[in-house]
Amino acid sequence: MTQLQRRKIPDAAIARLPIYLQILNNLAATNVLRFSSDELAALAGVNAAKVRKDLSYLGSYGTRGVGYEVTYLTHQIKRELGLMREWNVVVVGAGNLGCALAKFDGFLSRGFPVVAIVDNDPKKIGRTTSSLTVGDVNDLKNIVRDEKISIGVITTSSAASQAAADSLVEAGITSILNFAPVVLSTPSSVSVRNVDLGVELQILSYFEQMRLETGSKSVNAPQLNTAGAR
Amino acid sequence: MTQLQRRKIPDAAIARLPIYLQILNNLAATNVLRFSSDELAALAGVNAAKVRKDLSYLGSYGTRGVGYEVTYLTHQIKRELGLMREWNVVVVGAGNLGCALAKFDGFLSRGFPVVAIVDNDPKKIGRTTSSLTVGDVNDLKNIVRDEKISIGVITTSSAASQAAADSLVEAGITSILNFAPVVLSTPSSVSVRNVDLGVELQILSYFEQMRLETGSKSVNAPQLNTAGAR
DNA sequence: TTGACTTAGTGAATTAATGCACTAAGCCCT
DNA sequence: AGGGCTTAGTGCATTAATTCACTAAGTCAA
Repeated sequence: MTQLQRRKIPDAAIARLPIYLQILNNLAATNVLRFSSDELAALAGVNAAKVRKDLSYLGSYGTRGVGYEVTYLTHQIKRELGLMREWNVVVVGAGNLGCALAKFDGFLSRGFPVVAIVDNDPKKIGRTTSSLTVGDVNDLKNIVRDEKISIGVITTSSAASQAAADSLVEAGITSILNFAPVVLSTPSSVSVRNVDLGVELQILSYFEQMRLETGSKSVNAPQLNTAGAR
Repeated sequence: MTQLQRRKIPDAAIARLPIYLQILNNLAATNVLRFSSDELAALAGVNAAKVRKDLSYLGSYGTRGVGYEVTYLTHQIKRELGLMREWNVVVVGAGNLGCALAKFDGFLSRGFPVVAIVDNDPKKIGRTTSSLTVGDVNDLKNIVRDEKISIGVITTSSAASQAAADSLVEAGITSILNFAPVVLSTPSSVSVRNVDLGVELQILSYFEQMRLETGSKSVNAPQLNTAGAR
């Protein structure tokens, strides 16, 4: 959780920028040109002061008395998040989830084309899924170099996930999105984000349980935190 | 972000309990009987004081000088998270992702069996995927009642996601896991957690970008926060 | 041009989360 | 039985995040 130069943007704010961006895309799609912090706050479900503070980390891009321009602010957020370019993705693990993600629109449409998928199972290597042929995880180093891949997505079994991470690190990848319910061990120079569906459900279950115990109502799950390994 | 009675456990701690639980399962699988807060902290990649504090919210279940018992603590965490029972799940949206999740081991194995999958597309309704027949989203109310469903998972397109959420709420569901990159509007009595893969990638891209700008090293993504709508 | 109104930007207070460092307990060895 | 060792539990200082409430700038109408 450290940076060197450039404005230091709080982690919590960085995690919200993609959400603002997505809302701005919707606004643009409906031909909205301007918006106020109040409006964006309502759409994002957060406090207006938080919106203004978050956006102020990017610079002073609003106009007092008026608001923010959709296209201009979109540009600024994308610049800050490094979204002025595409980042190629490799999926490690060609199971159900891996193949579904390889086909998943959401990746490409947000600027993260899945350009390769690999597995360690000889039975899967060579198969084709959504215009990609499953490669051998042992070739990862070459694939990453040849395809100019920046991000690795791990969709292997839990048992295989650490080996997958090791292969990615070995191949020079420094950003990993991990779907396996495992706390990966990686060099501190590698960014790892975990998406553990079980964790999400268990958090929901906590609040569901609470509802039953307290006789419903007034119990509400926070939206924040997919919580804290590493 | 509110509760009524019972120990109030900080949100950040609740989000970590499932991770501890998963590690305890691994320990049990390797016949480990006891562990110290230091050991769990190392496995979870967090501070040991944080582990002790988190566990202390459950009660005083450790033994000084000794540590915690794996089975006993597992039981306590499960009790707290409401995992002493199963919670039935319905998937709304029988696309690639929805079908992959319906087959996904991780749900059942963590106590969240997917007992139904529905869609609004007549072409998909009636198809069979992994022993489930795709139902009609309009029958959701009956399905939820008959199958005793507690949790809804939205894997529709962005465009259809709000309608899906409305259907779930209408059917009496109070816990929603949303994969669509949309900030859903729901009554405050409903818990929503968002898993937006695009957001995750964009956060990674921020740090990847930072590495390029600062000449690599010493930049590290935080693990926390899948960030804050609602 | 002036004055009413809107809204971004931000200092400062508040609240939440973290992590240090100490205290309290229990084990084990002699 | 006692002393040393280990480790849970926790008060307190620190840090991070949030929110309030004010200030600074701009628009617009008359």
